[in-house]
Amino acid sequence: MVTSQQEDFMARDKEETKARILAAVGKLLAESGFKSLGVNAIAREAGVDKVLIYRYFEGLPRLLQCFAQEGDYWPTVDELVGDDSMVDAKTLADWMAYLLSRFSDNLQERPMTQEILRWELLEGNELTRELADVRDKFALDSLKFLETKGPFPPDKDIPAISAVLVAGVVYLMLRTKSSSTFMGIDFSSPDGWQRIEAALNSIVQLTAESKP
Amino acid sequence: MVTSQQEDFMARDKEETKARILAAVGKLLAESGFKSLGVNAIAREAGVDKVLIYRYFEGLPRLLQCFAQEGDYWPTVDELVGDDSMVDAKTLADWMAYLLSRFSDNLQERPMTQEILRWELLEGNELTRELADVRDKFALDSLKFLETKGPFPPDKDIPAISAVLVAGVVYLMLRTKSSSTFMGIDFSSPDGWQRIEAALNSIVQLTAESKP
DNA sequence: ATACCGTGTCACTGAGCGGTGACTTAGATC
DNA sequence: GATCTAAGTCACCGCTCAGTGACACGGTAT
Repeated sequence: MVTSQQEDFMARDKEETKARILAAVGKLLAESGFKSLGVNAIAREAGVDKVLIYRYFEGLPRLLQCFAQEGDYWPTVDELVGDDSMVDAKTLADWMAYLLSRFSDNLQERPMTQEILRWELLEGNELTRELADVRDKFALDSLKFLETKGPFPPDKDIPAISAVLVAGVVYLMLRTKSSSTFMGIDFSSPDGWQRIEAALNSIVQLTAESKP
Repeated sequence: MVTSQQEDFMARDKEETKARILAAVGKLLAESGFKSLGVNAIAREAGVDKVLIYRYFEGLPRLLQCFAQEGDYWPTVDELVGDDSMVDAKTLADWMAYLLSRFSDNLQERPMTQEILRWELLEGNELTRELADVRDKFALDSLKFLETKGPFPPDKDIPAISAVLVAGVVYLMLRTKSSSTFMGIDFSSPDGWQRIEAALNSIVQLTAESKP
């Protein structure tokens, strides 16, 4: 039994219900994509009456906003790099290649993040705008991190180059779910991805190196 | 008055109706995206009863298939290059940069194609699979075209490099509709795109050149 | 016990969707 | 002119959706 504090949770647990609803959003997002992410589906998945979504979150938009503030849909730079000292990378180019590779692996294992990225491509809403900030913060962190590993050569626009390469990785990643080839490269076999990774490596090495 | 051939169009013009339906598909696709592309919406846009869609095309899937076979949603290499002899490009890298730039411009002016690319990212269906072939054919043509302009250096995987860069361009292009920044670069101003184009140029020049 | 209020349940509306059957109209053929 | 058929119209079904109002339950305070 709950002691009667002035303002707190009852036995029919409001906070737990809210948590279940938020969890249902994440699960549906990862499994079925954002297309089927409606009030009915969420309530069904959470085993909860949909009216509670309106009561506790006053509708889908605010619910998604809440979800955006809670979930971890994006890695931090530290998480991506892991143990700094274990990485055998000397130059700026080495670090760029390493980060790209880790980013690719990380994204592959985040179906929810993939789904959010797809979502962003189609519409701007509360959730996507919220997350755009987080993502750009991550991007700036990454660039700052890179700059500690080797100063950016002044004759190269490292941020723009990074943007193109990251964009490429993201797009290829998002494609592979529904389509297995792109420009004649087969992404259903690990071979295709190895070619991409090798291409990224050579691009970075040749492009980010300060001119000899 | 229509002469009475053995089998042909009546005054209440079946062929014209079919054409109007197909046109409506294109218009809706370009303007409102594929989300709102339903039987009702198409019929409404075409000013036609939806039952005719079922009669003439036996449903949405076949209608889309028909549409895929008619529309020009993708440029040919010739269209992209324009007049061969007017281009001031000498090396393979020059040509790659030129093609990428033209491709980017061309895609920018094809909202329908952009929409189809978004579509492909979300689901595989009759239309998208149909178009995947066309696109890969275009990609192979482009690579073949490039190879006539300069042999691929054996130590570089030109197709894979091209795939990454094209993927990057496509992704950035698709993003700009709903979100204006990516990795700290602002795509609402022409400045952002200029940085990207410059980055592509330097990447291509440094990467595709045969090693000196 | 009773009244109260937070929590959860149920039933419903109105709208839009894909899809279908029955009807009307226009034109060609006889 | 009567008839037949293709082209187009209309009304409807069953479903899912977002959103809402009315009600049932269960602790708490009085």
